[in-house]
Amino acid sequence: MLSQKARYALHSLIVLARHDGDEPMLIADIADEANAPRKFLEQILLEMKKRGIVRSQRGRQGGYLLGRDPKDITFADVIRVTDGPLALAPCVSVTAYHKCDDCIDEKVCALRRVLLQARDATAEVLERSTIAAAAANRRKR
Amino acid sequence: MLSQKARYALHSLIVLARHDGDEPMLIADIADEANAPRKFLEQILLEMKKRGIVRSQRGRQGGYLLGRDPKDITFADVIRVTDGPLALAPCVSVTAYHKCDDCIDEKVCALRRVLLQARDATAEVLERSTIAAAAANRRKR
DNA sequence: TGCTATGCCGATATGATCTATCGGCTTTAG
DNA sequence: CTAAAGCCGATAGATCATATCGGCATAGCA
Repeated sequence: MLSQKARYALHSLIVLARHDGDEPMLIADIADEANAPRKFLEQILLEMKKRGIVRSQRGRQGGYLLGRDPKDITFADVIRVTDGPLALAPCVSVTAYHKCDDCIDEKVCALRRVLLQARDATAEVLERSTIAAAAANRRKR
Repeated sequence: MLSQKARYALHSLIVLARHDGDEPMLIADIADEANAPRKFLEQILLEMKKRGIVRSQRGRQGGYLLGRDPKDITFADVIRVTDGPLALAPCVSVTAYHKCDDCIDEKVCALRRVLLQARDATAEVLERSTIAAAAANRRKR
């Protein structure tokens, strides 16, 4: 499961992507539209800023903007920031590899092959899904 | 990420699958081979027993056995018992669907389509991977 | 120049979840 | 009837998730 944080992050980015114009958007307004608590979202946006996914303007008339073209922001990018690796075990993570605590010998691990396949399958989907595409996908009535 | 519990569960089942004979295997021996704490594993095995994945023999000469052919026990089965749904959000879970807490209108949710694809991709892998196959996959030197 | 809107940032709070461990009960083979 | 084994409820400590608070830093604008 994704954390609530990840869902807020993804929703916020979609809100930003749909927001017209070059003027930054207030945290409070993003929070409103993304249905997220303002202060919590503040933290989330800050983390995403550090990773270059969004950028900000400080001071009066400030706010947040996307850090790059929404076509170049993937679900995988966002989830890695908020929730960490996509992989089901540290030993099959591409971005944050380390040995599993209980692992005796990785070369003999009977789980590794399957977990690697699962990671690849998940990553394939999340890396080709962009914020731009999600933002474009609107209600059909 | 899988929980430690899930990894212990999977390892234990592989140990059981590799264990010859019809005699049950002691929790202590399984714990030993799966590199898991005995008492913790006891709880895990009990849960898996309730779901029919393993069965047990009580009293003297007792122990644990697989509940069915290891070809019919999938990684997905086990992970659902120990960690819950495979899906990245409750709203795209097949086995435990419910609305996301922050969701305003599911029909308009911009995340849902992607999360559903991710779930399906993960499930495809984990549902076709069996304990039998993992148990057969041994060291090549 | 200084007021005020705004983001930045560290501290704190609360509850849930994860990872166990303990001790006693129940069952059953011999 | 006793010893070996699983069953089961309680508890405990650590970590994580989900926030909230209060004050600092920055920058537009009068």
